[in-house]
Amino acid sequence: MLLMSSSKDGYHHGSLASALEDAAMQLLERMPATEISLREVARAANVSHNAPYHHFSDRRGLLKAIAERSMAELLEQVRSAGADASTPRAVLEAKGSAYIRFAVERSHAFDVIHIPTVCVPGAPTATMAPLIDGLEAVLAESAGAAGLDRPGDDIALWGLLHGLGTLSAAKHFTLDVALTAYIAAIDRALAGV
Amino acid sequence: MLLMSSSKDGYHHGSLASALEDAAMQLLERMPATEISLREVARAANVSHNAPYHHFSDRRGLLKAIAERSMAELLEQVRSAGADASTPRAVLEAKGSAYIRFAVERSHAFDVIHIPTVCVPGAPTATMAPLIDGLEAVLAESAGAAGLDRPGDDIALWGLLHGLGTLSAAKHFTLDVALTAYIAAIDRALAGV
DNA sequence: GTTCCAATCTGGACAGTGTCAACTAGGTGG
DNA sequence: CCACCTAGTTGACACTGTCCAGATTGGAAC
Repeated sequence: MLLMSSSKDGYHHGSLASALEDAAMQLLERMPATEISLREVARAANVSHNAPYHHFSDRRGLLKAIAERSMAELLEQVRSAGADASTPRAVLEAKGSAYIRFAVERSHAFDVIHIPTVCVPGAPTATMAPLIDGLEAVLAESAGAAGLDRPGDDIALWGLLHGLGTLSAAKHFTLDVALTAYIAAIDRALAGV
Repeated sequence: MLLMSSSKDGYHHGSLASALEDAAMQLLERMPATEISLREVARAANVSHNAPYHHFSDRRGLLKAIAERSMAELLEQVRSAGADASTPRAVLEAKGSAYIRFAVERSHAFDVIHIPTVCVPGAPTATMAPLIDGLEAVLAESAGAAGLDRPGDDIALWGLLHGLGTLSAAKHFTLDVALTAYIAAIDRALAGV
């Protein structure tokens, strides 16, 4: 067979795994991950309610996969942000803003990354681990370049971004307020450098 | 009747609502709120699977109630923390540490407060609203007293605590690391004051 | 004290879910 | 050609949230 994944509606789908992930990611735009039903995803992909079990161990398996996808997207957003910035501080502001923005605008995708029953605490997937490391590294590197290089600075930065993003996504304040508070905090932290 | 809520196993329970909340809070110690089943709570309270509907509109109703309880406990922890501290800065450190500690040690209780489908975004319960306001106020007041009184400082503090607590609860780093990073961040923020 | 009511609790029913088991279609290697 | 494996199927089971109709009660009105 020349094209194994192009069959339109044959008995063998060819790439059901990614098709299911696609469908789940689309559902994730409209509802939180905890409410996504495996059968609903299967329906959206036009397969029987049991087909997913040949590609994912169980419901959590699928959620894990879309958590990895979401994390990859977040990392990509943060990585690419600030590419046109001229100073290390502008880069830091841009990357942090991208993090917060992602948390608010893609809140369900952001949340699924941190569901403890999905991404098992302290034992990340082989795919997830480097993504987390990458995110930590990119934040720490930007912070360090801007002068926030004391021990704990990287952790505090991550915490600040994560908290502002989460609280803003929960509508405790608007995205603008969060972004402004972030910039102000950077301002304060760098005042003494 | 002299004691209306002391009936051991009568047909009428007397205070089923709070008994159900008690049971739910207990389950919350061992599993996240999203996995708590209404029937399981009813079973734990020794009533039929339908009894809860006479006290809560639906599953979300019960979750809302335990979210309010959790928030009240968090507020109490933060309020009472630092009572023996001598300087405004020590108070700020104590209250912030209490917030982070609650997020880690009572992670499910902490999480249920912020489930968007439970505590409807922007439209908090009549019971929840003053609790949120109280928490914001107590944090802002402590921050202000310690010298963090510029616009955005209170928001940033809340975000920092929330993020460090959440990430630490998700085992991205330990509680000690989070607390240390928090103290260091306060240190940095107050250096220029 | 009897009667009646509204609140409370019970059981049964229904659709929907996750998951297991058994079955079938279709391509692959011998 | 046949045996086999993978990816899909239907069927079943226990569980869930929620609606409905009935049973039980405590207390209020008379």
